[in-house]
Amino acid sequence: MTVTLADVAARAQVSPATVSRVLNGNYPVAASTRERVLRAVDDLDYVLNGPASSLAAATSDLVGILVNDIADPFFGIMAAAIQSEIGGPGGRAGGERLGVVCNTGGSPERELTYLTLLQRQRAAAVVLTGGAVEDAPHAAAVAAKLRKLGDAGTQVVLCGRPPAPDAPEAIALTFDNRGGGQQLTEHLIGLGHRRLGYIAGPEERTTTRHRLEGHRAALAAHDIEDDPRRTVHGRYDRRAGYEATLELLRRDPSLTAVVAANDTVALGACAALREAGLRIPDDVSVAGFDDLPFSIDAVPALTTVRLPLSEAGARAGRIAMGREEPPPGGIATVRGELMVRGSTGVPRV
Amino acid sequence: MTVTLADVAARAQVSPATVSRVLNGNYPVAASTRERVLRAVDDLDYVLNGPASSLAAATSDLVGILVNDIADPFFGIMAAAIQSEIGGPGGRAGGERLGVVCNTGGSPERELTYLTLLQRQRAAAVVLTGGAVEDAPHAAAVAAKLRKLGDAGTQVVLCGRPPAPDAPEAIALTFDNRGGGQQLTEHLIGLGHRRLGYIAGPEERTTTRHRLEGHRAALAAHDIEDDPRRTVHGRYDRRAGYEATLELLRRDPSLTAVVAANDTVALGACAALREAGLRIPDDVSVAGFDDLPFSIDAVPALTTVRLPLSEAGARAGRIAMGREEPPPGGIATVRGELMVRGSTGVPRV
DNA sequence: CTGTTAGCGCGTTCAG
DNA sequence: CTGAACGCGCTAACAG
Repeated sequence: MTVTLADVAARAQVSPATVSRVLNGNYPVAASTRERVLRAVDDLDYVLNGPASSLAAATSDLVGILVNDIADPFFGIMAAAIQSEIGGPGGRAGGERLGVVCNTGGSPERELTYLTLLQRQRAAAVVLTGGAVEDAPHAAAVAAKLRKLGDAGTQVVLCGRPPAPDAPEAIALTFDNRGGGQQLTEHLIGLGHRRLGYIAGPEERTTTRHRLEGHRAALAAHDIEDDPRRTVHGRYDRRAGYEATLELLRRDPSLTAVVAANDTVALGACAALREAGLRIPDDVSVAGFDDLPFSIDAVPALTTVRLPLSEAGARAGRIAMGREEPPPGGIATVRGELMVRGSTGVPRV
Repeated sequence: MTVTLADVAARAQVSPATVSRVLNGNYPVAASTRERVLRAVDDLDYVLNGPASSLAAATSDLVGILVNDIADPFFGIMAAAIQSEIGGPGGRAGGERLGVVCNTGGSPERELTYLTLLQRQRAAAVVLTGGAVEDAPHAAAVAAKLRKLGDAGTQVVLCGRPPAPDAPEAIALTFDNRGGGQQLTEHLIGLGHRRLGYIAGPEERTTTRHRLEGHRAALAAHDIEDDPRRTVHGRYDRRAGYEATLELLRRDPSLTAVVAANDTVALGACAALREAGLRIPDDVSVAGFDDLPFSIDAVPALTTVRLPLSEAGARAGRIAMGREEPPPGGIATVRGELMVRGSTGVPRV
């Protein structure tokens, strides 16, 4: 029923081995023979059997990309960049690699499941994006998996995620969330703000912690008390931003600025402030993080920290493919850039 | 080096076949035996070899999800919903399926490449999302691929894409883009608008064409001339919306409404109007399509057509997994819902 | 319920 | 540069 390598070989009047060689392009084959084989492939509409080929070669053309939330452009942009470097020639068997993105939904279990699935498939490489969950047992489980993947020859790259000390073979491209958070809050303090609310992401996430640490460092540097009542945790979505802002306002109506964990959350914060009859930035300044495409369209445009998501993703993809030298020590820090726009201004008097 | 099924069998003192049976859970196995096998699996830290298993079983646990733009939440939301129905038990081999999303970037070649790669992997199912490119040769090539996939036992589902007449085995969940577009423009006409600009998506895309057809149908129903100068094509991103709006304004400064191909484009349109000193909706009304999460945060909130992306995706996922009956005739139309919000109002006098 | 026996389709030695 | 032979690790009959 289904046409196999042998069928192609028969039609091209060569041995199966030769067909395999032209398909993989790893061995010298006479031009005329190659020609004949390729024609046979075309005539028969032959498609290589991936599993068989992976079994024999003990490696596959699959490259996994793990994201926390595929509906969030933050991950979408990185995933697109990574995948763009993975597709195209370079793999075995006709030269196309299959870059696939897996959505963990931020769930530790699903993260491990996907890692196992990818291990089962003997993936050529795996790229993990975004913040990690800090729960110790889970972190250890992930590190163990990464080590095993590495041992099995799978290249592991972390993109926008802190290095995993227990899995040293994983190359890490880390975002400087701490520095970015600090810059942002410094900017607000510089404008004169002293009562700043902070909407943090989910607890137990590295991204959340680092951004918050940056914020606190800035406060500390300017002798501003870090009132715990001015920090609220929530998910990385607009609704969390909306509700957290209402809560912050309830706790302290005299706030003059709200710093959000990311741009999406900031959007929710803006909505809440508007509904409360507060003007941005006249009454309350708002700042986000990431500089996603829609941030510039907010009204007023969002002050935020731009992260080079595309560039970092592309680099991670290239490293995963072995087409770029890993950074020295296997770790590189990618900095953000403060984008000052209309949503922040001097505090009301 | 790497531990195989045989190693597990030896340790559990059973035959390899038995190990396979407990792992796949397809055959009855005595509880005590199963216990012993599972312990051995655990002790040895055994992970099934996917390629080997797929080769022997002539099918894999891979399910492909094709999207046009993974950085666009429109696709992200659908992909997340599809993937959520795919993961989890149900497949062979320990019961986890690997749902993977592939980003075509809207490129016909990459679409075909991914389809071939998925065919090569003997994917269990493939879900294609979003509008199709209408170029005839390409459409034929895709249809041919889909037919071949179907013949090879791969379940093919179209989600948010029109049916492919040449590939009848593909189940289609289609969005009523035409009806939605018509509703939207009817709403504007009902408010009193007569000079409406339309920012269409890329040409040769089914989504673009259907939405535009709906718009035109509404105009025709109210005897409003369809001036071709009032329609501009562009990509599905904010920049295209921004530039197209400037162009529309240049061609006809007396426009009272702008209908955009989708919400992202509408956001760009809003930005352009604001910069031109025009108020929304007092001077110009704006409408989008899709009702993505950020649309409600636009200022003013965007009037748009809500598409049940999550629901449709989940359903597509279930159908792909054989867990839900396909619609009669293999085709179902999913309607949108008009969401009237602040960005549309009566035209200025 | 369990063991035995054959392949699944291809990559890769080794000769020639 | 090309062919022959072997085995990758697992599943699917077939017996028992």
